[in-house]
Amino acid sequence: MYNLLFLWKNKTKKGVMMKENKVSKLFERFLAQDTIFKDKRALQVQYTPENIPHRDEQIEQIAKIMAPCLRMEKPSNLFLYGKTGTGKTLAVTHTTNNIAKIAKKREIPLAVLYLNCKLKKIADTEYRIIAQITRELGREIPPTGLPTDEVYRVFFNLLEERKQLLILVLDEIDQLVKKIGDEILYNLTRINTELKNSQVSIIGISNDLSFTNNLDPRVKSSLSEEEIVFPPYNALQLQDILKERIGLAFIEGVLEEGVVEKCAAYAAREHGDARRALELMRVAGEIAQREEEKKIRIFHIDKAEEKIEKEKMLDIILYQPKQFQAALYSIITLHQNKRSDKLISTGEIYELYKNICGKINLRMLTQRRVSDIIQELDMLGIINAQVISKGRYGRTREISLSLQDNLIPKVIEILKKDLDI
DNA sequence: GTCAATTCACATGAAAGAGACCACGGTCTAGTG
DNA sequence: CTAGACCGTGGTCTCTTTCATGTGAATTGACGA
Repeated sequence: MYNLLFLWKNKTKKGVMMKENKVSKLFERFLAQDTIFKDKRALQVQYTPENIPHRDEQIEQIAKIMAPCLRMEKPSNLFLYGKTGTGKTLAVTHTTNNIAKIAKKREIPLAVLYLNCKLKKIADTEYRIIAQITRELGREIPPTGLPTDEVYRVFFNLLEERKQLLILVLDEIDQLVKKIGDEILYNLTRINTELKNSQVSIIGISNDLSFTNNLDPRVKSSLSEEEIVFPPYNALQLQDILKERIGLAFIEGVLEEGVVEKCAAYAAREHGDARRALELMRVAGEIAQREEEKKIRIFHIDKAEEKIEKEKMLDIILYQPKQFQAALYSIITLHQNKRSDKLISTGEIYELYKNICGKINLRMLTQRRVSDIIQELDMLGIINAQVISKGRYGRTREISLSLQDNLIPKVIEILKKDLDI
């Protein structure tokens, strides 16, 4: 896409005829080129494969726990732990899909709802979650305007009149609780005692293993009646997964020797994240294709790794609010000015930030807020901030930039453009 | 030299406000028969 | 008489501000050896 745009910009200057010829040639060449992909979807995140290697045990456990719902008995609430890309979501959707299929065949009134709590604007507050669930059950709820208990009531009545079993899958539930507390979980677990005709069973999925520790004990005990831990994949298991998907995604024989191994090794280094392995493979394939190579070579994996890192970072920065960008800009400026490895303090950043706000006509925030913004930038992995005490000379965050050096000019460019400097 | 008190420069928490968005019900207005 | 415009009230949500409290070690200064 980027290349195309670039081409277009150049050609418009020289004349329309030229442009048409060049571009259409490019497209024709694109079509004539042998593609190395058979079905790219197999490498995408949403893809649900038939076969899930190395997760039989977990799937079986989930299935056993869920099975009672086919007899209209409420299954235990279930809790799944595991790092990102360990197949939690996949295992759950796989089993719930099967259950739903059987339930449909036998005409058992069972509904499975999957909700990712991290999705902004959809399921990241109590109101939105209940509203979303109710919507999925087929009753329209306005996005705002109603009191939360009103939505609860609608949800409650709907369930009661439907007389059905509801399995509620809450993905990334730790994020939710971190943000709005565990009240909603308490309400959801308690709702069973009030429902006469229906039952709700909750499957919580969390990336954070220590997550239940900060839960209200009542919620904790009722929510995690059953727990399953998903261990990270090791490199060999990742290879199996990759091979399986590669067979679907690529035409046979386009992979150079050792590519799979390298890809798996890279992903295994990052706590065995299968999602990452697949992404790496896909991007490597795209790069190879763009370079009009007939094979994916090992160095394509390296390139893909670099590209993913870079684009992720730039994307994050690009979509930050102006205030964040202003704060980041002052951090980068300070970083550049210092040159030596001196660390930057909150006070310095705030001073420069005020300055910049004045220049570009941006509303100035209080130090309290900027302090939070710095912390959030840290969470995003753009900077590295550590609280330290310098004794008599107070207490601050010591901040350093954790962007790769070759990214910095690009970031500055983006920030300047966005902030109009 | 030792030890507790002090002090700095913020960090961190809690609560509340501003402003955007929205639903709902009541009132007003203009068009219709 | 009725449909639609318009308004006020009350709700959520996000981003901020305000006020209050917390923190950890360098420094200070009193004290005793």
